[in-house]
Amino acid sequence: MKIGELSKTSGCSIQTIRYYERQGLLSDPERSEGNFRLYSNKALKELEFVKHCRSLDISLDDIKRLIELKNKPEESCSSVNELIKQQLNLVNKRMKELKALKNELQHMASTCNSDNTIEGCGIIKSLDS
Amino acid sequence: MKIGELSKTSGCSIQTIRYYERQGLLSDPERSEGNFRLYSNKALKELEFVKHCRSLDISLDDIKRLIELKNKPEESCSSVNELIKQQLNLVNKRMKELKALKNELQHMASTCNSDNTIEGCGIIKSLDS
DNA sequence: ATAAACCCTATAGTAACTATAGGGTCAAGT
DNA sequence: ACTTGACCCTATAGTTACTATAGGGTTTAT
Repeated sequence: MKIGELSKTSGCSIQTIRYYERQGLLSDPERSEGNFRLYSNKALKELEFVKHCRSLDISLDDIKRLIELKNKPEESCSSVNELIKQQLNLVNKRMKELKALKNELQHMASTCNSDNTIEGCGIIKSLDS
Repeated sequence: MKIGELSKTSGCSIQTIRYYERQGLLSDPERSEGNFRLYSNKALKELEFVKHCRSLDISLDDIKRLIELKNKPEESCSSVNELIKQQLNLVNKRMKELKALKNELQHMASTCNSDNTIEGCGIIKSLDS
């Protein structure tokens, strides 16, 4: 299939597919006479792997590492585990930050009695302090 | 005070202060004979306002809007309220995404029995599906 | 007089894309 | 045969909020 079809099937934009290829996350596709990229089902699976990793917010660099690991099936999977754990730590850290942030925003929003002027606005006051 | 002192007092890097100035978030400071930026306490407060907004992950564009609103003390504060509510929505949305993400990562991590090879690794398997 | 510590502008780099310019390919219709 | 439209190509610039660098000037202390 050509890139347009791969794009529709996978849900990744054409630009993104080409970008992943340049970053070395997808193997170089065959080319047609007219230099169009031609993809197999295997290529679709590669792309879906990347997409799944991205949906977990794994960085492109880490995905590259995972792909390399995937290609060494006999090695220990402890490094894979390590990478996932780190990703989990990152997510936990972000969640904590977001919670704190949510609390302050909620509190701020509650101090705004909408029929007020900016001069007396509780939100601006708390941002100012 | 000069930019180095403002940087230490505020906790923003010198580069960031100059960046905020270029983006129009801080008023243009006085300059010394030798063209060094000179800041007053008012400037420090401006910077702290920006910093506080940033700690709530409000975008520079939205901070600019808040500053403009701040300078119209007699207007209604409903637009301020609106902006904060939108920010809260954004944060809530991100939290939901993060929770889903955390769940999948946790589940994946639990399928890895560390003494395995990559070939039999539950993590790689679930990323592949 | 000179060295260290500070400041200046302008520009490039970061992550993970998205968008654009300026072109080539291919199949269908006239 | 020719043109139209849908598709493809590469290379480059833009996005956000910074950070880092190059290549200089200023101030202060010795």
